[in-house]
Amino acid sequence: MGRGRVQLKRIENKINRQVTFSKRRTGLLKKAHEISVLCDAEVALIVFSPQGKLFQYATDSCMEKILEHYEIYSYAEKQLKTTNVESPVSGSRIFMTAFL
Amino acid sequence: MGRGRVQLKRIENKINRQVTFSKRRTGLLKKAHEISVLCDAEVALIVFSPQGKLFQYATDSCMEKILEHYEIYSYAEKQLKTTNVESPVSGSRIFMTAFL
DNA sequence: AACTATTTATAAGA
DNA sequence: TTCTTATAAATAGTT
Repeated sequence: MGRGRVQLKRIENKINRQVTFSKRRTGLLKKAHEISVLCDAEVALIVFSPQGKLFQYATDSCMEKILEHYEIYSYAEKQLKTTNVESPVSGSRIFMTAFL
Repeated sequence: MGRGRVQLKRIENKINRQVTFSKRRTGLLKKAHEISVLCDAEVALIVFSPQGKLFQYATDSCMEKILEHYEIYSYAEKQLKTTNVESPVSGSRIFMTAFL
């Protein structure tokens, strides 16, 4: 986007890196908001700048709720995999699938 | 982008909403990856489709680490605000600022 | 799933 | 840092 193609590698010049970060951060947060509204999706976006400053977006400004949802989903997914590999007993799989 | 401007509101037609979600999700994950690499930023992106399916991106594939970073940062920020309002004692502010 | 007309994002420059 | 502009990239509507 813009005058010249983007090489997907770290921008070495610090000033350019900061300027690009500032511009793209704005764009990324906007896109996150758009997909959330247009598609009725639940989105959580966390960005730390190289200087350690936090920028964030969360659907309905409810970051913690989405992170909880994520943890529950991930945990359930992990359990499901474990169950499938280590103890393929019929009952447990049905339970975990329902949980997801 | 495309043939017609975007109205920032929920797409009512279910098929269109799903197609748009699929297209924009790809774009959003790509952008998240790009800013992470180009600008050396730490990014965590979590997206749940309206059907409840999870899509995610995390810098260095380390989602949990970034979420921990987020929790620590948020907690510290909250404590800092609380400290300023409720107990403006010199020592604590210096500590919390250093923590951030 | 591909195509393509347009819009949008943004790299470089002022 | 903010504005401008040329161009790349994303994507809405279509096939």
